[in-house]
Amino acid sequence: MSRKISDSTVRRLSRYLRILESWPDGDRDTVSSGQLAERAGTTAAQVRKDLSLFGSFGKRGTGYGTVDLTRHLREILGLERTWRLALVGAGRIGAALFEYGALRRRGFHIVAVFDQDPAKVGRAWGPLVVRDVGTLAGVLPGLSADMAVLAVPAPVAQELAELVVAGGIRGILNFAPVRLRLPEEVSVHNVNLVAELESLAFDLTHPDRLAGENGQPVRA
Amino acid sequence: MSRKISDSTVRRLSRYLRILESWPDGDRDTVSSGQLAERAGTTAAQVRKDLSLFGSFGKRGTGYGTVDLTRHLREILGLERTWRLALVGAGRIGAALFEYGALRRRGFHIVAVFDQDPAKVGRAWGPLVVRDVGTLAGVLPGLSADMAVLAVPAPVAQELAELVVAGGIRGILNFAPVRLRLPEEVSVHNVNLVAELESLAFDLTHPDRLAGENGQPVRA
DNA sequence: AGGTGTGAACACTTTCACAGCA
DNA sequence: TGCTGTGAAAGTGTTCACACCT
Repeated sequence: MSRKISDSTVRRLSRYLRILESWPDGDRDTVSSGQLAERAGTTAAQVRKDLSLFGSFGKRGTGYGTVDLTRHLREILGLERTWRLALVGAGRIGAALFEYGALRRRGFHIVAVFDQDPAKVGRAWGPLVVRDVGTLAGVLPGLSADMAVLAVPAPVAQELAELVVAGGIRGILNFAPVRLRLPEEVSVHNVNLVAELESLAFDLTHPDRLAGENGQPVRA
Repeated sequence: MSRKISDSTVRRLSRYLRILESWPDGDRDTVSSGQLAERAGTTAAQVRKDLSLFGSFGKRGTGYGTVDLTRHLREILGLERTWRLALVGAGRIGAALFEYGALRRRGFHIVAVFDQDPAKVGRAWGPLVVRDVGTLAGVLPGLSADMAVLAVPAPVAQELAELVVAGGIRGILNFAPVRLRLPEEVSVHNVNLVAELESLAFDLTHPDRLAGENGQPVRA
């Protein structure tokens, strides 16, 4: 029972969890795969397959217990704990993330902010003080940070990513439009706004060539 | 010659273009699929397949002319024109996007900003003035906007998306963590930061279950 | 030789369909 | 009856391998 899990499955699990946590009509006792699928924009079979990769959580004829399934999903995704994030880059994107309450609410705590700009270093960000990126590798181990958010210009992204990894980080959310070359034990997820807009431009330019159905991206 | 094109292909085309436009070592006359692949983190065969879906741009024994290929890619992606964006939501994320110079540089022009908050409406954003979302459907047609960026709280995203579509928009970049239900001729791409962090949490929780490579084989 | 373009093989993902249990 | 769990089938995307051109 240790099959490889695809990225799209993980994304859907995250979506199922969000649906359960913000279920519109009151407190349901149980949900069926069909009901979840309808809200998630997928099929009942897909929901069952996804869940069955991690165990048998449902009752035949009834569905899944909502409380039970919610707990299982949180456990599967690794959300039964909090995650400590180091934010690298105190620019606009960094600021937007820092003030995005949903992160903290969902267990992702920003525990340090770093920047290259001497004008920003030393400034207070909420309860934190912006540190110099030069101190990254030295300071990181003491923070017990689990992940880093890289919100820096493309030309310095690779270099800073390496520092972050040297500091012990194994998970990176990268906003710079470059492919980071890192040891394979480091997990990197990319968010590339220009690429998203370019995909949109493609779609609008070739309305006939749209492959998938509407509602689901991909990826980042 | 009008096969459906997968999302991953489009994303790679965008990546090839970025690589060509910021080629590190001087001006190459030609590139081979292998050289592009190496930088894009894919295989030579994949590069050739992707490109061959749109024509035969290469010369056997030589490779692809860089200038030529760059132009073709821009044309394929629909970037030989500028795209007019309506920004809906003048919060932190909206602000970050508004000041993200790369967008304009790549031909995506924000031509209007809307918000729900009366305190924000009327304020100047660069050369623009923040408008009330109530005026969306009325004002949009006159803007000849092509796409909308939805950077609003989840509870109002669906409603505003519908207004935007009513205003004639056919492409939406959605930052709200909800699946928008819209007519299928509308193309929606989602950016969900919490979902990305949750995927990262999954990866770190199950280091054994990482399926595909997300970055690239070891190096650096 | 060097490198493209592409059918065929392969791998992965989603959907189908149904046995089995509450 | 209703709905799960899951092998098998169908569908998609990626890699291989080689004919072909320069």
